[in-house]
Amino acid sequence: MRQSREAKAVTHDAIVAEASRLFRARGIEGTSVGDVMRAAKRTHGGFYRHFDTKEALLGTALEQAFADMLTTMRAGFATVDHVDALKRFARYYLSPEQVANVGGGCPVAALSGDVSRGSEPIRDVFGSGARQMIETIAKALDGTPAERRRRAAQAFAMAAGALMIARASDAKTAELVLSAARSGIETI
Amino acid sequence: MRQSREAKAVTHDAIVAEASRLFRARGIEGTSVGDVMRAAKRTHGGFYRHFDTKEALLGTALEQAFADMLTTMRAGFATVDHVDALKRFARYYLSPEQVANVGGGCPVAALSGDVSRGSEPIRDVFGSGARQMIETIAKALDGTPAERRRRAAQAFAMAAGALMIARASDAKTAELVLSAARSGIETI
DNA sequence: TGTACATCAGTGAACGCGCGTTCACTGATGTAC
DNA sequence: TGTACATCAGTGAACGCGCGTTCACTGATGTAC
Repeated sequence: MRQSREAKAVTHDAIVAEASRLFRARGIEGTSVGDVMRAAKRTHGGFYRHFDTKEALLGTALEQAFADMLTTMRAGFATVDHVDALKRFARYYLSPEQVANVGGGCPVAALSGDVSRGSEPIRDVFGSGARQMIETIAKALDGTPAERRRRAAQAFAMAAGALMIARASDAKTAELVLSAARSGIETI
Repeated sequence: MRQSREAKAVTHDAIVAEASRLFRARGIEGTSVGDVMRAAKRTHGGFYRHFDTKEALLGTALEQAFADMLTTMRAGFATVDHVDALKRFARYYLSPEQVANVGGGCPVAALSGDVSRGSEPIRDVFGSGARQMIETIAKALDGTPAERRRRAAQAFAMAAGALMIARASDAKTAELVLSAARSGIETI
């Protein structure tokens, strides 16, 4: 039966939240529309009252994942002075919790491979999100705007690279890379 | 009809070479057994005279991709002194050619996302390959073995992270990250 | 070295399965008067 | 404010399609004697 506008919005948010988590945890092709609707406790066919295609869902879910990540990062940097910012970022971003929590973690580390093979609109969403993450780190640093942005991009690239390598490797290699990156980011 | 042992070996190598390229270019789930056999100019069903499963092919193709990458890197470092090694690595690894050539490039940058969701044997192959890449960079640096390895891991994480972010982003964000990483790696 | 035959690389069609998407249907919601 | 009806959120089955894998078959290769 027909649902109210409010009920539809609740369903919509549930679909996006579950998709955002599942795409990161299992990859884009590893997540089916049926998986998302099951996780959102709705039936498969109803999906198309909310999105025209799986690709449209991906765009919205990716935006949501970046928005969540940015909120967390801004909160983490709120009370940190410039000197400790990169250390704090490295400790948080490369913590064992982040390594384990793919579905709730950084969309860049979870989805850059999948997105690089995706459409231009999706890469635009990703690029915009990645850039905002870099700008958020940059704001916590000191120096000229250009220099802060450069250092933030370097720290972010090392952090995301280390997290991705660690997740795809055996435990010993993962620890080598994570530990090196934790100390390397501090000195950027 | 039955083929000779030599002919079978030629087929085998063609399957592995095409798989190695296609997995990197289109991802693991984005590459079907049929795609690989078509690229190797054989028919679909013959695949199972060479590998028991697609997963077994993935393991061998990943080993091949790492072996090719390591050969290229060792050749590149052969005539470089310690001071220039990281600069040379950054210029090569983050060149526009590498960014564009996913299928023939670094398996870490192309497949870490896919592999992180894969089986343990596959992650072991990946971790071993990544570690050998780090050791190859480390050999070109100076300092104590532990310090060289640490710096190599930092440089590699920043390079791989930057390449992955660049490939998944719009052109402007890609250039920001690549340019920052090129200069950042030199000073590690 | 020659012969008889078992082996097996490669072919091409078929298998069951899960995918993204469509569809007819139900009945509560929202709107026009 | 009340009523009649059009709208549409959600259901659940069905669609065509591509997937990984299996299979019967062909005939050249490899082996046993």
